[in-house]
Amino acid sequence: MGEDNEEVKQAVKVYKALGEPTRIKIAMLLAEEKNLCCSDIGSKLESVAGSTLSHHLKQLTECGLLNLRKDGTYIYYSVNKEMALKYAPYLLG
Amino acid sequence: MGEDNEEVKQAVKVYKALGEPTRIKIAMLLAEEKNLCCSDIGSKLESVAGSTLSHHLKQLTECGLLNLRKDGTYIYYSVNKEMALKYAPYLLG
DNA sequence: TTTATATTTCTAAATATATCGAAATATAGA
DNA sequence: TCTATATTTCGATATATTTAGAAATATAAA
Repeated sequence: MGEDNEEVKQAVKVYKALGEPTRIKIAMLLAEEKNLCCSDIGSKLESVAGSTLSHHLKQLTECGLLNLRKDGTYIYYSVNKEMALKYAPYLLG
Repeated sequence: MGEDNEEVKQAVKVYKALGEPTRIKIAMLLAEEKNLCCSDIGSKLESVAGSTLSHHLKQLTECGLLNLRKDGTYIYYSVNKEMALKYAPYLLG
């Protein structure tokens, strides 16, 4: 094979994001209950620092798996269904 | 959330396996052409040491994404369709 | 404006992963 | 048996990732 094309890079980003216990749990939480904010998610996981959570949410968002909606100080996250269907329907149950 | 159950662990293993450029390329090669052996795969990738390739194939096999069939000195790999459909239909195109 | 809460950025440390070369193991065939 | 080829294991190193605390930024509300 040759150079990594964008297709492959995108898929790697998505799967790398899901290949970590905290992040897949976040994705699964959001697949069953949309529109949770960072701190809602934090309270549903066992002890994760806010900065760590922020970092994880960033990865899940940057690869396209999560959508976000800002509302005041809060940011509400939900799963991007199209992306989940394409790459990881497992998330949708 | 609480402890990681087996379900989650399995999914993390699969996605961790796919979240690396060389490994996803191996999986994609095998999705389009089944029954390639380790050295066949090596010749289709740009310069990867045999020991590295072996390590990658092990991860893809241990998470269940690849099936293998031994034949003499060779080991032929192919994608486990059921697993791909469940976790990463993207692989099947 | 001050205070409180939500989230991010920065920095550093601990842990995990990818990679290779060399040696080891396995099997086929001369 | 000896040789060649395929694959794995081991040991070491370089790179990447996860994590948290502290400081910074953003917004809402008193």
